[in-house]
Amino acid sequence: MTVEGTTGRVTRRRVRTRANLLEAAFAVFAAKGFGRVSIEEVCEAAGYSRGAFYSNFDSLDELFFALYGERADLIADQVTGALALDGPDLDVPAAVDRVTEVLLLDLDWLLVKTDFLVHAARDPAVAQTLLEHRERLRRAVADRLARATEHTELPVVLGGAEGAAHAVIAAYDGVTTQLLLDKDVEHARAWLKQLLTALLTDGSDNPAARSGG
Amino acid sequence: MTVEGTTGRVTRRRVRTRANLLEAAFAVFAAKGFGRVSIEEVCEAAGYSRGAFYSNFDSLDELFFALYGERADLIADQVTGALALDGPDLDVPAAVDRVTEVLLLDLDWLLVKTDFLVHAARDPAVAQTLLEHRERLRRAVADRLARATEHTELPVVLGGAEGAAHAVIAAYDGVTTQLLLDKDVEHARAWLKQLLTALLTDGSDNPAARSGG
DNA sequence: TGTATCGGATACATTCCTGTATCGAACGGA
DNA sequence: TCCGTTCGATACAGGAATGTATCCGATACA
Repeated sequence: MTVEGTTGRVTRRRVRTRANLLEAAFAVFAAKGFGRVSIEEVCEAAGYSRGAFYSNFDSLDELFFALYGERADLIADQVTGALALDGPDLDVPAAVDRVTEVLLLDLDWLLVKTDFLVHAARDPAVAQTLLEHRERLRRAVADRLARATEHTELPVVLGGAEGAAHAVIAAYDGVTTQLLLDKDVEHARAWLKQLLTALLTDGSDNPAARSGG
Repeated sequence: MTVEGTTGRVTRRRVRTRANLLEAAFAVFAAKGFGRVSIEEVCEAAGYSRGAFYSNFDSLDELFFALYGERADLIADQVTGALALDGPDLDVPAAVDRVTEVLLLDLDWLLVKTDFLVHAARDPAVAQTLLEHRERLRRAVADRLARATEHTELPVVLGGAEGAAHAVIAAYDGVTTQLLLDKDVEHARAWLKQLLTALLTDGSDNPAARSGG
């Protein structure tokens, strides 16, 4: 990988290889954890030799970075989409359902994302990328909440739409941690819904709570 | 390391070296991340050779496991202590303050703990240990809350003391994630307090909220 | 103080992984 | 179809980390 200055032929095979490497890497990272994966393993899983790898990436870190960016954008799009479905009035339970569905869809993604967090926690540049992704999610939630409070009631005492959006992210992160340990996706979804509705409604119109998880 | 069957001499030097290795390992893990640390690095940081290491542990994983258990017990004790200070009536703000202080005391510990989470997410046996530690924390919180609701008001609609305790843990995890990225301990503390009071009080007597974070 | 045992240092063989340099084949354009 | 370019495979050398075997100094106990 590296230069792009020399216009370069269209390279169709190249994009396929790169995509295959990324996909295989995702699977391997999810299974073994980034810290325990070698370049060779990724290549083997993708059915290529190391030559292919070095032709597309400079290091495993660079691949990991690209991989994260790709998938993170995807998720952000999905969340934005899930939030856009409502009309101007926010149907909190419905929106919570849809968002929860998206955020806790793929356990493998949560594994890789947590690896990336660990990575980011020690590299400010990487942290910046992750913070930007989180900011993007937060914005989508905050905007939606702000737009809703013009018509519906205001959510909580956490500091308006911005604070509530922060709380949503925190709840997501918290539930993710538990989910990584017990691997019970359905339970995590229910629990996240419960947390979010508790945070986003004023305690007056909460549905009966199930036992927390 | 390994066998303990042959009574063995009292070994005073041994406990010291072991402790030194654990302490050095903690620092190195925090700085570089478990996945990027070699046995040699730990030994060098502790001022020993690899012979000392292999005499005390079978693998880096085993050391990591021991390290986590040691520190986790310490934290659990501190939290339990912080919760025991009140009388039978729970002074929520005061208790939240004390617990928050303990939980978000040491950034290095959060780093290592997250490494351990990543580890646990792929090894059920390790996950079990981590779940037990979390359960211990949860119990301490739940018991305290339960004892309080006899005298004070009941907290929320999350499912009684048990559910509320789950929510406390989730909030802790959520704030931790953010803290690992922005490294702003003071902000994290304030934000965690805000989240916890929002979760543990009925929205009626909340103090004015600062901007979330 | 003497002695048997223990703990840690040193040296070694081995394995695994990385990165580069080179080559043949696939590809895209005319 | 032909040709120049690009992509990926193969071979190689170097480095790093692991685990073990052996040895000597330290330590506990009589």
